[in-house]
Amino acid sequence: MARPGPRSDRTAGPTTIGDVAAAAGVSRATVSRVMNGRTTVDPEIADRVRAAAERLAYRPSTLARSLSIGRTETVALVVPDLGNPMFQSILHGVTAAAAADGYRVLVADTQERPEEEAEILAEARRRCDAVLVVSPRAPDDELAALLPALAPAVLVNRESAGTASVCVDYAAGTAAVLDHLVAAGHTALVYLAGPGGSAPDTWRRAALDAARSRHPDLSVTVLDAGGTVDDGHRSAARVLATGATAAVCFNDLVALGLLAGLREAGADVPGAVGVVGFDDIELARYAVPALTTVAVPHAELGRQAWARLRAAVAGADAPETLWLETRLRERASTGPVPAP
Amino acid sequence: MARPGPRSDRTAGPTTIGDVAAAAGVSRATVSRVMNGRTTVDPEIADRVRAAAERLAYRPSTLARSLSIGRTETVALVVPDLGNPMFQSILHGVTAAAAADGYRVLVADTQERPEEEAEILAEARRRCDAVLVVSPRAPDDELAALLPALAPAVLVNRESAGTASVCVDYAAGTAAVLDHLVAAGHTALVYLAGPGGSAPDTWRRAALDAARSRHPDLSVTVLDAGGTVDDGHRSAARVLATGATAAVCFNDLVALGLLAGLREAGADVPGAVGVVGFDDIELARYAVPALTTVAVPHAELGRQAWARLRAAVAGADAPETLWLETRLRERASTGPVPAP
DNA sequence: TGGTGGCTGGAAACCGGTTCCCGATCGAAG
DNA sequence: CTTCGATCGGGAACCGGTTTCCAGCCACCA
Repeated sequence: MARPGPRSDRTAGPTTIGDVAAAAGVSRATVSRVMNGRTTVDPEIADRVRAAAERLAYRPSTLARSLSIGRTETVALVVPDLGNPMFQSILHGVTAAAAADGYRVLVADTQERPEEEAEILAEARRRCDAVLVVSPRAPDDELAALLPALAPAVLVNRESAGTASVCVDYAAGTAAVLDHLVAAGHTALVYLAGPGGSAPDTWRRAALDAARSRHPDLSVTVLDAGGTVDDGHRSAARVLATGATAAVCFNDLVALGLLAGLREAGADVPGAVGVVGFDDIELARYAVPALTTVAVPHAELGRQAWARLRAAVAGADAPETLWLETRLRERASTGPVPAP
Repeated sequence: MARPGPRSDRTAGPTTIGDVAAAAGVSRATVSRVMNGRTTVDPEIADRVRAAAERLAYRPSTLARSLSIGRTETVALVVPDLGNPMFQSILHGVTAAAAADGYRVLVADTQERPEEEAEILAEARRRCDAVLVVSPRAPDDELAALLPALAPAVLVNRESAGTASVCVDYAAGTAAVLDHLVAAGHTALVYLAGPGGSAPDTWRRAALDAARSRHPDLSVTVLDAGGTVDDGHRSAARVLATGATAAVCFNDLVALGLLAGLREAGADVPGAVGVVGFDDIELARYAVPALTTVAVPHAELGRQAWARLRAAVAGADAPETLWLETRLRERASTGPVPAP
């Protein structure tokens, strides 16, 4: 009798391929062929197998199938913090795109604990066909050392030789913001910097430097803030103390927190201080005043990340980094610099 | 030689237990015992095995291990829409709680397509040890028919005989909101109803009816809105047309949309109309005016859902439904009814 | 010195699928 | 009527682990 035969005596678990084979009077191999739509099976037998499968409510074990064919049809997404709307929208996008191709997404967050990041990534990768790594804190060299073991992998907002990347062109976005503010007459700005060492923050800082050389009379004070609403809220006093006429924030969460802090401090936005964010999360347009921000194409990011994951799983070489363009959304939180 | 022996000729995949066994000169069984910390192995041999495993960078295949022991140490979370912050925070909570016990979370959304819900649930369940089902649209009887095949499963904001549930006591929250508004002098209210047929919406409506009998002079107009920011935004004119002095919204997204719509229409909040939401998403307190809402203990919900999942996986019977208490957060979007 | 009992570790079955290989069967061609 | 080739489907190996069962070894005791 075939090995995982009909479990007559055993405690009844879910029906296996052996049960179906026995019920249809064929071998397990034939059941497998029928279930996978191989055409080399006599239609009459195929019908019998399908009937038996139906009657026994047979569902092939995903696990056994994955082990056998060497694919799980699952990808992992590892993010630093699932509480951040930016990462949530990446999750949303990639989940939708992957689902369209029959793939599932396993999600893990590193809870901002860089020391466990390597282990979490490796573990997540082992359960899946590929892993999507979103902007981890790990230093470049550590990441580079880690990636070969994770392949196939795709990076978001990060680059490393030999691994595909999808990045948002925050530098261009930052340049657009600064040019916009300068054109409106602002010369004294504040940049509320994000978590230290993250690539997107580094790109923004580089764009700041470039802008300073483009506009010699532009002064930008960099304040370390962080990436949360509270970080922005807490920074209001420091922003006002600089005397800047506009604040560029690491992301929309920080910007929304800053708006709240400025309102509590009695500072008019944009009358006294303009505020700009990054990401264009859904609520940016409902803030008061509506937040000027740099829109990131979230859905497109998810789609493209999935496309690269799919290609990587199929064994394709890492293509060039895709740089997604941002768009400045001018809303009510910025305006011309007030007359002195 | 042991079966999955050292793959000398084959294309080199990741190292298997057979490779380690061969390198250490022991059987696969012994490697397995060492890797799982069985103490019945001679320390000298154990060291040799560990050294070989280390040298070959051996990582046991999660897949094979799961198939063998019959556990995946993964749970599925199925939600109607990953774009909704409420579901995102449940994901966040349950992911954190599960990770603390070494479990991973697979996420799927049904994209609000009820007809595929059954298949998505079944498929997600098959890959995992259990499934957390968040408030699906499926009618009660369909859900009840589905659940036995999904067990172990846990429901959120939904009940069904024989399955554990974690529910938010929206009825009590609604009652608290209505009593609060009545005490402030409001007698003409609007309820912006959520997606039809969802259990939480039904509970809120039941609480409305109860409040109407408690307060005979209270009138509540029910308007079908939906569950998104846009739905709230679009409803502003209809809310004003009713002449109500306060609007109770299905959730915070609708409330925030309504706030924006009312502002555009020139209606003062709370001067002309009060607005109340549900869920207390992070940005509710940063809205202008800050949103009065019914706070749901998101983190607690995630923790408790995980606790029940864990118990269900361990084979425990479904405990009684846990009803999580809400708390009314009075902020600036509601106030006393204006003098006529 | 032989019997008994406790440990240790290897062989093999098992989890539930997929797929290679090959024998049997059948139709068609010579 | 035989032979050849194509087709169908069963047996068995395989994916990479875990676990049961048992043989072999050693110590201890009569």
